Amino acid sequence: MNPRERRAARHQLPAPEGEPRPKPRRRKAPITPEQVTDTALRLIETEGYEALTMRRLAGALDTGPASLYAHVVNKADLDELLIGRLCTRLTLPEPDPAAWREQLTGVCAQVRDQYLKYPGISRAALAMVHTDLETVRVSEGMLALLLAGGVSPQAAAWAVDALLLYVAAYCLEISIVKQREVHNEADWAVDPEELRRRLAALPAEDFPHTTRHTAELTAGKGHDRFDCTLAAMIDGFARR
Amino acid sequence: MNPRERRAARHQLPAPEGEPRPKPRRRKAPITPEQVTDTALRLIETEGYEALTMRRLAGALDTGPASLYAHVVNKADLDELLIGRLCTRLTLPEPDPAAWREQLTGVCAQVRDQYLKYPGISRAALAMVHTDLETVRVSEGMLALLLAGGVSPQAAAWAVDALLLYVAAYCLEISIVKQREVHNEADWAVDPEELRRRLAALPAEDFPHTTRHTAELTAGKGHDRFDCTLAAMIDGFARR
DNA sequence: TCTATATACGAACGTCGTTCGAGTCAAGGT
DNA sequence: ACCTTGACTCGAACGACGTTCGTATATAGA
Repeated sequence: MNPRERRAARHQLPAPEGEPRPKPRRRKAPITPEQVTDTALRLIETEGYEALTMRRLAGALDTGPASLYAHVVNKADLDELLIGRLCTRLTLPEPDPAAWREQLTGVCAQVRDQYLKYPGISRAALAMVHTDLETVRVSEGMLALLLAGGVSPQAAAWAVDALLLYVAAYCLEISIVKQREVHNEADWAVDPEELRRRLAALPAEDFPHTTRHTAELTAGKGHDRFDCTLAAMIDGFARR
Repeated sequence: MNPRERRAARHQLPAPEGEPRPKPRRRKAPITPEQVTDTALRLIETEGYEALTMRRLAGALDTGPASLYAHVVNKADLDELLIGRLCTRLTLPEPDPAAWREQLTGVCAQVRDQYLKYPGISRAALAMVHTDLETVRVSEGMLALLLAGGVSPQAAAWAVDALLLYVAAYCLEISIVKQREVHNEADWAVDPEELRRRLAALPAEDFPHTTRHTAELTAGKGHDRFDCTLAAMIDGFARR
């Protein structure tokens, strides 16, 4: 099957589930699309998304870059496959109207952890078309939770979009900072302590609030900032 | 002055404002950093951020790519300059405790319009270090509005971060979709009508909520979705 | 056994960000 | 009037990138 057709199938049909695949057959060591996505994820996990190159990926599979194009339309297509794979791993709870908020934040935390496990991959998520079957499965699950919580359909629909956007952006930012620490390109990297120092060094007459609340601006261990923002967003959407 | 020094100055000192610059002097047609950023913005405005290439930018300035590196450290540095430039154009209102919400959404709308005017540039914004003087000026202004609204300092600090993240992600998504329409790479582009059709075509037993609320999921003319999300976020942060 | 088809892959194309090094100018001290 | 100094210009090149072409190969069905 053509990779173009494969991609179309992911976006159109809900997996016809026909007869089992006719077994791969190749010259020496067959390459399956699963192998491609798996090694791509392993590459991202250890070296970051910006290290995911058609050439490096091909090298990890002991072949040349041209071989990948038998299994993947594009690099964009590969990105879609990877995000779809990540979505597969999310467990979407059966909506419980008494605990829908916790369930929803739990799903978002799962997404966050997947994104952070593969640093920088959320950039691909932001660039994706939202009709991939695996991703609409996630949207469906989040939508169900919001509706179970009594949120109006319009607010719920927009809330799903906003939450996913925020999670992706949050993870992308974190990954970029972490990546800079690795490369440590001189004055580009900024650890929180250095950040606090810089903000505190600003002239108080021009930046009164920033200098006064330096502590709050740089506060938050772990995912405090994430948790607070998510709670605020869900609260905000719940009351409209 | 070295471009590295220039960048450091943007992040450290609040513009010492010494004697006026000693006037440029060059062989034929001097290139100023302002010219670089201006033509870069013009390029993005007409062809999109992905068309911003050191080579194309140099070509627009009638020179070779090497010449740019006398004014700019990096492409990342160029990105910072561009975002800084955009921040300059934002007008930050004097906080009015009676209208702080409208003022805050107004600032966010300004950011949004600047991002959308230069399609794809928000990608650079997401990757930036947040100590550039122009960007902390914006944060300071937004922080002032939230504090004037009685929001607690901690919530206000995180709200600024969340709002800027969301605006950037929202604009990036829109720009990507628009860019796909231009390239119109076959089945990659998806207009809202096609999106609705695809969602409606999903099997109702697997995606009950998605198929039932297709209208809400694809609704929203103009920036309805943006406005609603911003209002929800501000509401959510205001009550904690 | 023969043919069609899907896959494998070396080689190449064009583009990208960035660096090197030789060259060119103008200002300031002497 | 000369020379040093420092900033700027820019042709050429490097290595890496995504992608395509053409050909080789191995299996599935005839």
